[in-house]
Amino acid sequence: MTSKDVARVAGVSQSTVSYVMSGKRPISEKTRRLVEDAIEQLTYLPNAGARALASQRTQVIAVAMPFDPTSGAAGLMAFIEEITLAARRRDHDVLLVTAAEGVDGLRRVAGGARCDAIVVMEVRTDDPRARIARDLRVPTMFVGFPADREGLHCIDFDFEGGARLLVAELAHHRRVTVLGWGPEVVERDLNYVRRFRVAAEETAAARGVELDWVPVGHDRVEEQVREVLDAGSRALLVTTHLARVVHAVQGTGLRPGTDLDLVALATDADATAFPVPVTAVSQHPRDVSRQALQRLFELLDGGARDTGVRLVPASLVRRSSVRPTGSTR
Amino acid sequence: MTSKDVARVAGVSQSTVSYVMSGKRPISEKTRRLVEDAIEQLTYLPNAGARALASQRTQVIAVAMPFDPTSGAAGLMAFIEEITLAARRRDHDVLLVTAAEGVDGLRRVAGGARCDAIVVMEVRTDDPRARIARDLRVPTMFVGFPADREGLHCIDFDFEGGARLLVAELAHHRRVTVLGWGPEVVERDLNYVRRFRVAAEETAAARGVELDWVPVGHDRVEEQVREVLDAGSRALLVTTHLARVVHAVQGTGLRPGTDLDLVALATDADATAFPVPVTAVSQHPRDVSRQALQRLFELLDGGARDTGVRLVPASLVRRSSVRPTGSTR
DNA sequence: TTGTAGGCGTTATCAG
DNA sequence: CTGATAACGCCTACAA
Repeated sequence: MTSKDVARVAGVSQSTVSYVMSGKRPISEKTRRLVEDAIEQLTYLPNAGARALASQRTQVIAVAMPFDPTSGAAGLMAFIEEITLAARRRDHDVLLVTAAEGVDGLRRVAGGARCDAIVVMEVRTDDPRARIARDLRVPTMFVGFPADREGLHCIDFDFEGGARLLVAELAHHRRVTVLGWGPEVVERDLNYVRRFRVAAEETAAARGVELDWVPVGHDRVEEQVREVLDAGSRALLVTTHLARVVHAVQGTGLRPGTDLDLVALATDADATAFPVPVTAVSQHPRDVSRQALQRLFELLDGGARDTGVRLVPASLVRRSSVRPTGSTR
Repeated sequence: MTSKDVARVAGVSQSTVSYVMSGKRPISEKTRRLVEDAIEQLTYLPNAGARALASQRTQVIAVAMPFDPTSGAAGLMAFIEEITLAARRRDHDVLLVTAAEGVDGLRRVAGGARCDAIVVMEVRTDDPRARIARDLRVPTMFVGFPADREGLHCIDFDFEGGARLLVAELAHHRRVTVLGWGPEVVERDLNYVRRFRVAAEETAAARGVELDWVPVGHDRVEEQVREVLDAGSRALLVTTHLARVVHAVQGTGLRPGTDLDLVALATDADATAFPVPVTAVSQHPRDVSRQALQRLFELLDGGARDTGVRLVPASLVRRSSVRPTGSTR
């Protein structure tokens, strides 16, 4: 089934079929009908390869996956799903590139004209994929900030803003314990960990709060929560493993919002999955995805010269895991 | 950068370049060198669209995603990653299709020659995508079993076998509580839930065990665990939310492998993420993925006429969450 | 062992 | 407003 068949059935030329589909030139109402009926009747779909060859547009966005996709999988899937949906809205498809392929993967999909643009997920501070991005044939959007972002397009959640909001929420305490990302995450060299921590510590210093930063190991969550609570901490800022932390807290008999204050960096779904819903800042993976694609399409459309970083603003939703201010200190 | 350029630099004809790359005809050592050097020098990559157009092969596998990709995300990511890796090993890429597109998505990617084959994830008992699969232009592999699988290619983990192994492991108890998939999952009409349950109940009946089937709601895991333990249950078979179940158990002061026996359907990573590692049957998402692609490539290669279902066998790994048999009953 | 040339299905330019 | 026709870059008979 080709556009030639459609043309024959409709009794028009092949190029007319093409123009009906693209809308790139005026068509009389009558022939448009003819063509559209033929298309319908034959259930015609244009051949992607041929179209890409002739138009120099693949209608494909490549997505470079994170290195360990199974950790933090729920957030990642939200990300990937939203990218795919946003791409489809603009009649594009999504091609997956594993992180295992590294730099070669990007070169391959860009060089072989397999995509029109690339989204690179989970960018590291020192990321080889960032270094070669400048000489790729296609616009590339980085989710996360590499150290050298000269001439790159980057987008990320505003972890600094999130840190400030969360610390401020607990600033009536003398001491705040941060249950932070564990070594497995830190050693991945994700620069948002540092951004979050620095902003948290600055805010704490400015507000006269003492911050205890406790990296939480994947295999010791419950143990560490207990230690921290035994040591007397009653103000918890959780950046990861929220479900396990909350259950560990409850296991000690203490109740968030009653016996202690707890805030978190967590999706709305996670924050509201407990008897006591948690005051939290969400990373908004879907917003980040949408904006990433929006900027990419702006670049493809030839508008938007703006290179550089963009932040998805942080916002805090108060729920019942924090007592009304004034009840402490 | 085209094969024409390579040909010019190498001083050979364009077709020779093509044949060097495909290996579809003998090439003298000398010209092969010439061509390979030129390819290297120009960092040439063949244009995917042109290749697809000429060869009628896109080198792309489409993957139709599940409806709610964020639930059970870790398993899904393992799945997707393994599919992508397996595809790359055969020089193919992976294209994502959202479940939201439904049947049209499959028609689109198949009809428009956007892929050579399709993998459909999380197939439902009554799945429209299964009904139209027979008239798609490309071979399609279903992960999971639809009710009508006449002429379809399906693959899935052997949930029945898994159920038998798990129940057998607790068969020295008079009563076993199954903390099963909750309504959110059951209503998705995934036929493995029924398969697992029926097999579990058959095995229990055969072994003289009484089975309490408790569907666990996402928002009530801890509560339900407590209820079940309060009611005296000391044999737990967990199919979902393992981490939360284990922590809830520990919260009651009871210890798996000491005060009660606990087995689970869970990945090895999940089963070993606790102080007391859990005796478990894994769904082996990566094995399922690999076999799905292997069969698909067999079909593409023109071999393998076998239509029908294939099961990835279940196996149980004993860890320390079950007391040595004989200590009860 | 290598070269020539036609065709794959679209897009888009040039005429009309 | 519509119709020919030349690319687009690669594959693969067919010749040599």
